[in-house]
Amino acid sequence: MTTRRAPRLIDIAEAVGVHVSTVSRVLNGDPAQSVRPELSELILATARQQGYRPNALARALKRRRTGALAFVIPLLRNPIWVRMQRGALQRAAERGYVVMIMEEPGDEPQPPGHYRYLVEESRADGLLLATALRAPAHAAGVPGVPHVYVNRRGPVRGNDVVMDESGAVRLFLGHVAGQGHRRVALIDGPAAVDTVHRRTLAARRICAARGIRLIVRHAAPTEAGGWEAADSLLRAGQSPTACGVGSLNQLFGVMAALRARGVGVPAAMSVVSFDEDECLAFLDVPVTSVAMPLAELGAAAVDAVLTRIEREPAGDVMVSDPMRLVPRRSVGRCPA
Amino acid sequence: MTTRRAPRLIDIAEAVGVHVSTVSRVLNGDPAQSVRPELSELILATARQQGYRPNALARALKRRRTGALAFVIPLLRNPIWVRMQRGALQRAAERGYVVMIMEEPGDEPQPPGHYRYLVEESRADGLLLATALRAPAHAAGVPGVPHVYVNRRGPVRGNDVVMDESGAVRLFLGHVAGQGHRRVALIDGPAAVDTVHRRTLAARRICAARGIRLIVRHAAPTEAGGWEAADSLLRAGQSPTACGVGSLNQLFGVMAALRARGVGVPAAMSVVSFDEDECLAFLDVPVTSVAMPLAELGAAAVDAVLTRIEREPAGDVMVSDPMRLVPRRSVGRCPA
DNA sequence: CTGTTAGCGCTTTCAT
DNA sequence: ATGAAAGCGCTAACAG
Repeated sequence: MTTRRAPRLIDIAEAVGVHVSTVSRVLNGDPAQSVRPELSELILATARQQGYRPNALARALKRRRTGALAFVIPLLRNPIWVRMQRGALQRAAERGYVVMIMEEPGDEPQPPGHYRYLVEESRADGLLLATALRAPAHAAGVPGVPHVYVNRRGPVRGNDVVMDESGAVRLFLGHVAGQGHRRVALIDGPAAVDTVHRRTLAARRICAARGIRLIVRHAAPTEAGGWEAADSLLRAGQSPTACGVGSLNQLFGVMAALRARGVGVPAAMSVVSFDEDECLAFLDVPVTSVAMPLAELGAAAVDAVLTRIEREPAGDVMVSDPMRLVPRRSVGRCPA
Repeated sequence: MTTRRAPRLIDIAEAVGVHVSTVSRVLNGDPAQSVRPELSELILATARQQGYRPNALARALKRRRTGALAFVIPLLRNPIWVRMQRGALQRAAERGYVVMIMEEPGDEPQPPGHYRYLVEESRADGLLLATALRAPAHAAGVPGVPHVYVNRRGPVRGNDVVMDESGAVRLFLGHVAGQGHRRVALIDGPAAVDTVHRRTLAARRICAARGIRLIVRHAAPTEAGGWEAADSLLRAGQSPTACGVGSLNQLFGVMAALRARGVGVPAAMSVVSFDEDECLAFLDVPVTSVAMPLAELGAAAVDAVLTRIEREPAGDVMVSDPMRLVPRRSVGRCPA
């Protein structure tokens, strides 16, 4: 593996017999000053022939812009993150940026400020943060660094890119209420997760308005967490007849607990997942879900950091792409 | 958000009243020449107080090393990648590198050479490739760029970091053979995926040696792929009594197909997954799996690119950390 | 139209 | 023990 030296601007300048700045102008398509077309052609051809690639380091050092974004995601197995990543990756590529995905190294999420070093060391121009919690340790934010919070709101308004969780909850409640359910549960992650917070708030408001009895259970965003929450619900004997579940991992636990206790789905309990995933269609009881515009969220987040990097005025954004209910077989009429 | 300028070496040099080179030496702990301890203290203190962070760009430009690695993973929902990522991230951090995770933008994997631009543009020092296929389009490799293939072998030997797939298959076959099974199926991804290739090869060899009848089915690495493969197996009427499944997503499809056809697990068919995941314990029939050392693979891959970046002699590596069979309830004795 | 010049922030000989 | 100077590869005024 002969790691040969990459061709530089000066190499192609010498080959053509002009100054580097001329080459730079041509290669950057500088519209200000024009270059003799034939020379331009020659430079372009030589660059191509030498396999020239601009050194991102040198360029970034000069331009004071790295052309990279850092996307910090929690260490969760939940597939929603890959969909968001995909949206972000694509939009960033369209806008000439690369995105480096940083995963939280441990199980305890670092406060968002932990990642400012990426910008301070000029490794990235801005931060996409999907890890903020509603917790004192996270209240400091990331002052002085271009950033947005993705799918979670930060400690203060102004840099949030989120989806319409309340709309998702309304979709869920409308669907089960339409089947006659009047006692409903929401099993979701820790209240410190902003997405969860907004879902529970919306659920309380909507249920109050529609005269639906609501029970909320917070649990770890894992299979075991879902199991415990569902189990405690059943033990408490307040048995709701329909239940929304915040994440795919919890859903597996919920379905297992219901199965273990002999609670039929949807005969005795209707279930809806707030994460859509292909695998839901293949479970022993295929599970109805609310599909959210995750790729669009990722793309919108990229747009949002970029406007901040470019120091243009910006505010919170709520992704308005449609979400939809994916009906499968886990929802039925309310038992008498 | 007042994006204030980051402190530079020269800022702290001026504050202390020394030359930048002195500050650089102190901050880098240069062992060659010594600096007056009190001065050293002062410099360190000032740097800390100013919140100095070295500009990775400038440093990299000078050192001709970026301190970054790019890890290219396929766009799959399979959770094995997050485990590998975790291992890689941690090891890289220990060794002073950051890793940027690149996900394939589309569904068709790019040939590995597509990513050489990351090194050529000095965005990364080396490549971790988890996307190579056994296909003519991928045969070119990535000459001239430090790289390793992770969990897949490249077009030529010498840069591969893999796990003992053959050992995993042996674990599976030993387990089911121990339960009396003599007709076994392997449902796995496309043969162009090297991991799949090695598993099928091992399965054929071991089955031949042990007098086990083997049927192999290749399918898309998705729920639907698993469904079709299992279904075609049942339709063909050659009904094996045990079956290994290459990926978690396929597994959902396989279980669904078996359920749909009324084939009891494990009564009529024993099933083993080659991906371990927590959710397996919560399925209607908890599924036995082979757990592989994925985090160790990620870490080993980082070590491997780094030796290549440092131009030290290096060869293929097989991660030797133990794998284990996780027994659950999807394997039973061979029916009479 | 094209060349000259001056850095971006840092490391690293080479002097002193 | 510390300073001076050169330069990594590129861009962007400013000249001519």
